[in-house]
Amino acid sequence: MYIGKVSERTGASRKAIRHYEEIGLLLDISRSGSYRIYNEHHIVIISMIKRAQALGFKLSDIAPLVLTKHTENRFPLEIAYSAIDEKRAQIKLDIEKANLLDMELVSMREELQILFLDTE
Amino acid sequence: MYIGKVSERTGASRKAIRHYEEIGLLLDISRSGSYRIYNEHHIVIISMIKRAQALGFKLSDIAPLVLTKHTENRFPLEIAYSAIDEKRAQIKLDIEKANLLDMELVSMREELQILFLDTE
DNA sequence: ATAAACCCTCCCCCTGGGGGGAGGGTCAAT
DNA sequence: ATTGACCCTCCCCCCAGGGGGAGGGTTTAT
Repeated sequence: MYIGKVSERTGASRKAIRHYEEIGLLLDISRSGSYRIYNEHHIVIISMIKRAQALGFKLSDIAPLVLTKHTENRFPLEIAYSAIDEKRAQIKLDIEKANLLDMELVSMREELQILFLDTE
Repeated sequence: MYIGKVSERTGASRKAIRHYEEIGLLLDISRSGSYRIYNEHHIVIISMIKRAQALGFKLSDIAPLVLTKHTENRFPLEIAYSAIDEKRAQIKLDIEKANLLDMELVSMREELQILFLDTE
C-alpha cells in the first residue's frame, strides 16, 4: 500500500508518516522502486501513535514502546504503565503549579489596584 | 549605562535584552558610537518583563502594555486587568483539560490491563 | 504513448526565547 | 601604545512536529 492510502486510512499526513519513519517509529518499510510500501502492521503503529499523541504523549515517549514491540515482539506493558503513571504525576504537578499561578495572578491584580488607586 | 550593567542589574542576559529591543519591547535606546545606552526607564521595563514572564505571560502578551505606556505615557490598567483575567480563564481551562486527560489515562491503563490480562 | 494521479528528495518556514560562538570594533586606564 | 574589559553584528543551533512548495520521477490505465 502506498503512502497516500496509509494517510487516508490513519488520518496522519504523508509528511507526518515520513517523519515517523525518520525518527525510527516505523521500521521495515519496503520499497517498490522509490515508492514506500506499507503493510497492516504499519497502520496499527500509526494509529497507536495518533492515539498516544491525543493523550499528550510526545513522539519520544512513544519510541520505547515501538522499539520493544519490534525487537521482542511483545507489547511492553510495564513500559506503558510507567509512561502512563509518569504522565499522570506530571499532570498533577501541572495542576498544582497552575493553581499557585492563579493565586499569584489574583495578588497581582490587587497589587495593581492599590498602586493605581489614586492615579487613575 | 551599557548593556552589561543592565544585564547585571536586571538579571536578563545581554542576548535577551537585545532580543526585547528587536521585538519592540524596548524603545528609544540611544547609542554612543555602536554601544547601546540604557536609562532607568529601561531597567523598569525589563524588570516588568521578567516579572510578567515568571507569571506565565509571553513576550507578545506584554507588548501591548509597553506600547501603550510609551505612546500614552500612562500604565494601561484596563489592558493589564484583561490580560490577567484572560490568563486566569486560560489556566482554568488548562486545569479542566488536565483533569479530563488524567481520567482518560486511567481508562487507558485499565483498557491495557484487560487487553493483556491473559496474554502476559 | 500520454495523461492523471501518485510518489520522491530537498530545502526553507513556523512557534518562543533566546544560547553559543566567530570575528572584529571600542573604550578607559595605565 | 597597549591591555583588558566591554561591546557590536551575524549566523547557526535548540525543542516538536511537522507544513509548504519546488522540481522532478513513476505507475497505471486507457
